[in-house]
Amino acid sequence: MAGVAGRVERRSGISLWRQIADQIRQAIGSGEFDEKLPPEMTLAERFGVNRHTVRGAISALVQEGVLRAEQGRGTFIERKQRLAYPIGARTRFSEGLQGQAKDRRGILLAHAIEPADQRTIVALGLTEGDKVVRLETLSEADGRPISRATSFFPGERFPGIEKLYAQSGSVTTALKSFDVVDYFRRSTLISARHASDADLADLRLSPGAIVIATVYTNVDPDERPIQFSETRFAADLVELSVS
Amino acid sequence: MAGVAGRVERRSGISLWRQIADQIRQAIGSGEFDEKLPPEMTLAERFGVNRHTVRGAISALVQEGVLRAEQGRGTFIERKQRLAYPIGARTRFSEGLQGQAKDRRGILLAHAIEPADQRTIVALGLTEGDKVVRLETLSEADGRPISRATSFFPGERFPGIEKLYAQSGSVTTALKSFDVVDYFRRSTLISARHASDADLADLRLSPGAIVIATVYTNVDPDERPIQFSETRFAADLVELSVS
DNA sequence: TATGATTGTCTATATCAATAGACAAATATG
DNA sequence: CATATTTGTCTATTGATATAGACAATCATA
Repeated sequence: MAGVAGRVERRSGISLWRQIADQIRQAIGSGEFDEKLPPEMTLAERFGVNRHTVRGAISALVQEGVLRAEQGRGTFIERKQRLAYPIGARTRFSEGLQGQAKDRRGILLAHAIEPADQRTIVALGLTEGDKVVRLETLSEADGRPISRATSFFPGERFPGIEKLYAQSGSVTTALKSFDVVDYFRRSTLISARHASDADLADLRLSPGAIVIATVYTNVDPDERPIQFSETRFAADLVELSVS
Repeated sequence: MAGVAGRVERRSGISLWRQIADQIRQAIGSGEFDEKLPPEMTLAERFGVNRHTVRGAISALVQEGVLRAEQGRGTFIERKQRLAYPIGARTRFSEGLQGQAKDRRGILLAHAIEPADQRTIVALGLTEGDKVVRLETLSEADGRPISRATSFFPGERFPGIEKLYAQSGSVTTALKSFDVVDYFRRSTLISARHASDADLADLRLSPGAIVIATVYTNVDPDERPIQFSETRFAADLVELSVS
């Protein structure tokens, strides 16, 4: 926004309140406001819409936990900044957010042993019919869900890895039980899209929210693939850092 | 989609036709359909909406150049895949998409000489009051805009860089005239958000589209910062590849 | 304690999005 | 050529978004 009145587009398929919510969220992220939002009437004039439309946007952001409204006082900013999540050859989830969040944990949502699909066969260097362990996991920082991952491990080499993950909440720790003391990230593909229904629910986002998806393969020191995975980050909360 | 009926959410602030358009676009990107979309009636049943709602989604994608509808025959896929854009220590825009696109060019949209803002001062190691050259550029592959960048160069060291860029369409080439024969990317921050109005227009996207933003600093072999930049990629067209 | 500023709630109306059905126009196929 | 399939266009109706105005409730402050 920054003086420049945030513009909104009509009959674009995105309701005005949602466009305004997105712009306010972004403005907060780039440090536009100190601790308090301007009054609803001021925002309404700035966007050229009715006060009630702005209220719609604000109530969505209150739902999201970004804002807190207090009658008579104003609307206050609850959460300002995004977390920076590092990506590189030695990316480990559990070490990623050190210093930025006090409490970090991984939660096992579901697991299955199943035949690998074509993409996983290629990524993990398996052969048709080989089984993989699939883990559906959620990662939280300070009690707030940050990311949602689907991971595949070669079933023959890592039987029962789901139990080890469930106990420790960490892939790195679980792999140690299989004598994998070190591993590397071979490559990462990054894309962005609207969150799926399931991800919306798990990450506690509102419809229309964006996720950053990373697809990657981890290999052991002998270059043998050990994990093929897609992680979806809530784009409002996280940015990736490549160095 | 893939058998799983693509689900849509009502009264979410995103119209159904837009949600469906996003899902179809994504399905195409992941190779769901060969060359032709299923008939409108089939899609309508799959999404649980009226045929006219599907038609709204299709007409948006026709507008975008993703689909082409032919009366009596069906709806055909015009453009299928996303481009993979590599990111790393030696990222150069002009070399990024080699082999994936025949024709690549950078276009100078605007330029200015102005005092550096706080963020740029820090990134480029300047002091308060120093001037920078700002370049607003657009990058096209095979005639289709794929990214939009805002770049800052130290004004004292690179006077007139805008002319050199305008001529060559390449930062790497422009820098050579200043005896910068090699440079490195210090770090990259990646985030995703809804495209701004201006980016929507420049990248020829429809409202609600997502951009992947990369913020980075390039340094010369002596570790002196030479460029601070934000590039916005159309998330429908591009994915980033970190290796 | 009176006043102004601000958020919260209600009612009414207008505009846009989505559904429903019917039929025309173009194409593919037996 | 006759028929089925598929996209294109029209009308009517319902439901969700957005606007408008009025006033209540809460808080800060002079």
